[in-house]
Amino acid sequence: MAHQLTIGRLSRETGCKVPTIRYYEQEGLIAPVGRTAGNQRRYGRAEIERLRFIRHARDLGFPLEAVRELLSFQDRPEQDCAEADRMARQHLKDVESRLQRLRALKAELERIVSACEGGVIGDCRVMACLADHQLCSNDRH
Amino acid sequence: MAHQLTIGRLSRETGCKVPTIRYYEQEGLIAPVGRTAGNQRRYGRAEIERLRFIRHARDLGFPLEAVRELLSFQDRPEQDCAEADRMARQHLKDVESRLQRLRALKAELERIVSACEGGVIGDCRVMACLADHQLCSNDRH
DNA sequence: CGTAATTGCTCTAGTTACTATAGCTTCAAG
DNA sequence: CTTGAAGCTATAGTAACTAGAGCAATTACG
Repeated sequence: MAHQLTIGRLSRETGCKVPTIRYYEQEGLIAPVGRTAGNQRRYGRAEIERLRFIRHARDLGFPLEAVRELLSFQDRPEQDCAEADRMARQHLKDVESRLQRLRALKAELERIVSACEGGVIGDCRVMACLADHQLCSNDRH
Repeated sequence: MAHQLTIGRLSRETGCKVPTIRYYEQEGLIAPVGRTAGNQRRYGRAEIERLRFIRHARDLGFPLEAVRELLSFQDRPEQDCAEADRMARQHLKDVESRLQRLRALKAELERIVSACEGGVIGDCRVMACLADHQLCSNDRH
């Protein structure tokens, strides 16, 4: 009895929306499963695990292509894990650089926002900063 | 002599790629400009300013819709700047929450990566963590 | 002035990772 | 047996561009 869950049930178990599950099937991240006589998909435990893996990796920000690769590692457990580890490290680097950029952005937005003293658009420091990068990065005082 | 720059020149002045400029025109962020007899666009100083404004706002992470709105403020300089200020503040909040999420993500990736001790996929902590969220968030020690 | 290289034009399609809609069929409950 | 929920396929839409095809205009050089 390998297949007992409907797609809706699988969706609730994994937190993946129904159309997303079908999308993953279409993209080859999960294999097509058995169907009922009426053409409805039926899933088993294995699919729950696989979808949870996908979802967790996606939550961590791995792009689908990377998830696909990680899944292919999972299918060959005797293989060396160096590549999986390398991918995680690379992804960590990406996240770190996004973090840096986001911190800089936050700082600039804070400068812009703190410059506003009310009034009309023509005199607004927020609008002036948006118009000219120099104005807010060279903010003296 | 309002129009003297080709689209390529404008691109170099502003850092916006040529197709992006045309895209912005299509989206109504910049008005259609005059053309030569041979149907080529010619730009003036005003367009440089406008594109720089757009680019800076985009660099700061404002979505195009927000940029569109900010531009409409710019076109009415006698208006109160409260709304522009509110948008910048809202955006700052968004950035802050993205930062938080990204920091949590980084922490989890660091845990995952530090767990790898080499070996094969079947025993790999990285893969195990990806498969099961519990494994890495309850990481004791 | 002729020609070749560069730049420009429009239009269409592709990117990422889904989400939404339409129109239909199947399933489970009462 | 009927009704309402859930499932099916296929298509299109989202954000913000980017890439490519195929052609026209412009500019630089000899």
